Amino acid sequence: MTTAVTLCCMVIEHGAPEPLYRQLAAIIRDRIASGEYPPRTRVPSITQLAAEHDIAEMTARKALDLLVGEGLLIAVSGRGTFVT
Amino acid sequence: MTTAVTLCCMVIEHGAPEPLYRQLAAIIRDRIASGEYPPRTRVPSITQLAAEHDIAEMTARKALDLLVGEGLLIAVSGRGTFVT
DNA sequence: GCCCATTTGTACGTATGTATG
DNA sequence: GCATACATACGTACAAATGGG
Repeated sequence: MTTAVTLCCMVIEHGAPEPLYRQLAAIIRDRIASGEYPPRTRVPSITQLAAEHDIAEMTARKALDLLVGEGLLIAVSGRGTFVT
Repeated sequence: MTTAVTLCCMVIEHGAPEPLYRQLAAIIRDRIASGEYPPRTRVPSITQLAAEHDIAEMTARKALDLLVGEGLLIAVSGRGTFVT
């Protein structure tokens, strides 16, 4: 028996029990784990993340801050945010 | 020879190279280390910290978030923020 | 159970500064 | 100089949890 991993359609839901910034952090965490965002590459900018997921920039920033705090990302002022 | 420890007048300075929220976090960290805020006790609320140090509530909140992330504090919704 | 004050949590808005290319 | 991107800081509103009366 195979294990079906359903990662399709990772969409942020307003009004979900999980807060928006945690939902976004989880999505990015998954993309890092899956190799979609390999080490040393740049993740989308705060502006891009906010636009793509239809959330406020502050909320996108909070998601990245969380992952930076976890050590998964490193933010470099003026350049972007990178996978460790 | 004695070692003089100057912890007097820990005042937050606007315009200092160190950002306000880091200054406040450092002050709280020192008070925990010195025993002024012993384990399991409550630190001042965000509203109190903001008023006492003449900074915005968001800035005080960010300082606490930083220390929560470091594991020095635990925030309990509706009750307060406590020293671990 | 209910109301109220307090406190943290989440989310959005805005402005300015700093760093990079 | 300029565009992009992160950093800091203030402002605001509402939700949720807690505890006291």
